[in-house]
Amino acid sequence: MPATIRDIRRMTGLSVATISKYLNGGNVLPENRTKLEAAIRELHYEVNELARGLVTNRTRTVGVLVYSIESLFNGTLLRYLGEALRRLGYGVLICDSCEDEEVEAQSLRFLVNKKVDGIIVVPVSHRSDFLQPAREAGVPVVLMDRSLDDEEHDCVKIDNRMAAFRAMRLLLENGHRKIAVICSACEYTGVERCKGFLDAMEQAGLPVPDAYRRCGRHAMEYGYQSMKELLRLEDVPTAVFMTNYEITLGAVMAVKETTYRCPDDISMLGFDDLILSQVVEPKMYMVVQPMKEMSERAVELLMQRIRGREAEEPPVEILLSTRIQEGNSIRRLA
Amino acid sequence: MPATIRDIRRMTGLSVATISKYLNGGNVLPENRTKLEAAIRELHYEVNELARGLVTNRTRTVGVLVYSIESLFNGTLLRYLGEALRRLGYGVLICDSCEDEEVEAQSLRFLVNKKVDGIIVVPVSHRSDFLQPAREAGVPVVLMDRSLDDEEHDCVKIDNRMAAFRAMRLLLENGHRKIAVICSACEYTGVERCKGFLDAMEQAGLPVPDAYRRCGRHAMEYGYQSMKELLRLEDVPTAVFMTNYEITLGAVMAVKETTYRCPDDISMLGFDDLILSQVVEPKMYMVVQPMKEMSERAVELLMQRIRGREAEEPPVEILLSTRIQEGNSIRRLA
DNA sequence: AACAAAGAACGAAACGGTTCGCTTTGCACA
DNA sequence: TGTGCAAAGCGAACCGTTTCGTTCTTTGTT
Repeated sequence: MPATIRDIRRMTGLSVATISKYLNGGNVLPENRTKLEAAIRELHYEVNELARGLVTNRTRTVGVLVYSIESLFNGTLLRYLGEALRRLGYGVLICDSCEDEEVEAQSLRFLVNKKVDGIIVVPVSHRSDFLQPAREAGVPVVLMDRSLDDEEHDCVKIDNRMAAFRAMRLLLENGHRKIAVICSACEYTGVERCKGFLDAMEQAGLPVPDAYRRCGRHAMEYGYQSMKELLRLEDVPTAVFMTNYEITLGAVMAVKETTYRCPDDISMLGFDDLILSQVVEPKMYMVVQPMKEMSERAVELLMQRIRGREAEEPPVEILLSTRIQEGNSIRRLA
Repeated sequence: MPATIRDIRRMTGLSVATISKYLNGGNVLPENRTKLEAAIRELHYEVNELARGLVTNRTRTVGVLVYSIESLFNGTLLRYLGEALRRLGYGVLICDSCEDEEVEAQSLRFLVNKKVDGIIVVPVSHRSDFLQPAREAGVPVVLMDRSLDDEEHDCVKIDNRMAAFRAMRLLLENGHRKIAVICSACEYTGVERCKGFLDAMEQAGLPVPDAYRRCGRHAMEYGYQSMKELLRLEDVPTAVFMTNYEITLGAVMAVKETTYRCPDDISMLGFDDLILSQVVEPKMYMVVQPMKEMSERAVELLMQRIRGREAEEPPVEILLSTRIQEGNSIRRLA
């Protein structure tokens, strides 16, 4: 049974109110301060956050809910978010949606029940219904990376469509015409990036055969399979654009197992520069998202909502720009 | 401002005590039950877990603290743990130690403050000091994957040394003599597995040149670099044993970039079968840990401690056995 | 019909803090 | 020496639950 404020009262003779004041940074007489410090040390006193939260309705804790804890992208995001939040003195409470809308809704309620001061979500659901409990409880929510159907939320992300469009220019400028895409069809970012790909191809007046358009799961296996199949086509593309990290990783491995060589036989442009490009030969051209900045901006935005900024103010959408990590994976065609 | 029990009292005319009883599964008259259900629905009432926790000192929440949220191994563990805990009706609170002992200690205190009922830790620290706050608060702790210096804790893991030793037999039985190891030197599992490697070599009466013993960081880059260097040696080993997932991944990529072919020129035996082996050619021989079982046993053990089993009972160490995932990455030597 | 026993409902006291409004203290100044 | 004022301290109410001991109601028994 841990010590309480009342134990400290017994030891110091001060009133509960004064002790509480001290604990929250208020002024007390130097003499009392030393008494308090001694008592706290001696009793190993620590504030009971449950009790404090009960009356203040604040916990100095924010929840982060990601669609899958197994995704490396989220892992990296979580690290940056954690660092930023800890720096501000906030505790972090991570929850995993397990790629399941049901679990996501449940986890969100869990976080709201824990009385977190705010929530950052990388959603699995496309609809915003599951956020309802947070809205009702007045807990601010900031989305990251993925939007929801209704745009009525604070959100920090990149302009996926434009990023893909711009990246494609790199392939086009290098003379590529037969370009395939491997993307994930089941989530916001994949769909947007695929649109960007198609925009670029259309603007360049290039047709995209069905066989060049591989839209499937967001998974290493899918990238691997797709790349293998592309290389088995009668008319093999000269370049492939891959729209996320897992798919890129699978595709790279697939190529390495064939007699095709990158960039000589096949050019590659990937997405999300995580550990991969530091390691692989040839160095990959990559669209890289400013993950650290993304995290910091999300935290910043959330903090504004938490302290003060009225919930009525219209939602803010922050679009960050990507950059292209140079590499040797793209060949210049005649 | 969410509805409270008192709002329900106002609406139903029942006493607070009765309502609480109902909420906790107690018996009430059928007539009152329907009244309560209606009121709860209408008011969107949800129990305030803070208030409940304050008086019960239980939260039906367990904390999981991992050394790094970015590690795929931990990601997978977290998913299994989450599933098992949710199944039992427990909320899960994930924390990241960021590979930093300071942050680890702080996060542990955070979890204890949140009054979690128990904590599962994959530690970064080697000493058990940082667990002190949990011990004082009487919060049970179960370690996973890694032990601490003093063995006075419940722990679920594999017998790393033995697993490595057994795995090595596979290489030896296939006639390999010149075997190198790439392992992480800075953490429990890496060290143990390296010992197992050395045991096997010693028992077989084989020397291990320094150049064949690459003990460094637990990172993909390290595996990559090390494998490259091994293949550049004058006397290239015929087989390489890699003691964790990240290192294995890096090593595989390194080989694929050279003219060496696995298993013809170099045999490989890796550790931790995550997505890698489903994707890579040739299929890798892998030591696989029963990660799901590990998670479930850890949860089981924790539950025993949480409900009843006295803290005085001696710590339990559960050693799970590994198995070898067959592949084609090992060549039989004459 | 009287009474015991079981089952529900109840009021009030916790749990461990914060905070409001009031009292006391200490000190500068006239 | 008396006055006024700010700073520090204090008691008590409150946050939203659970739980304990008691009272009320119902049912079954003789």
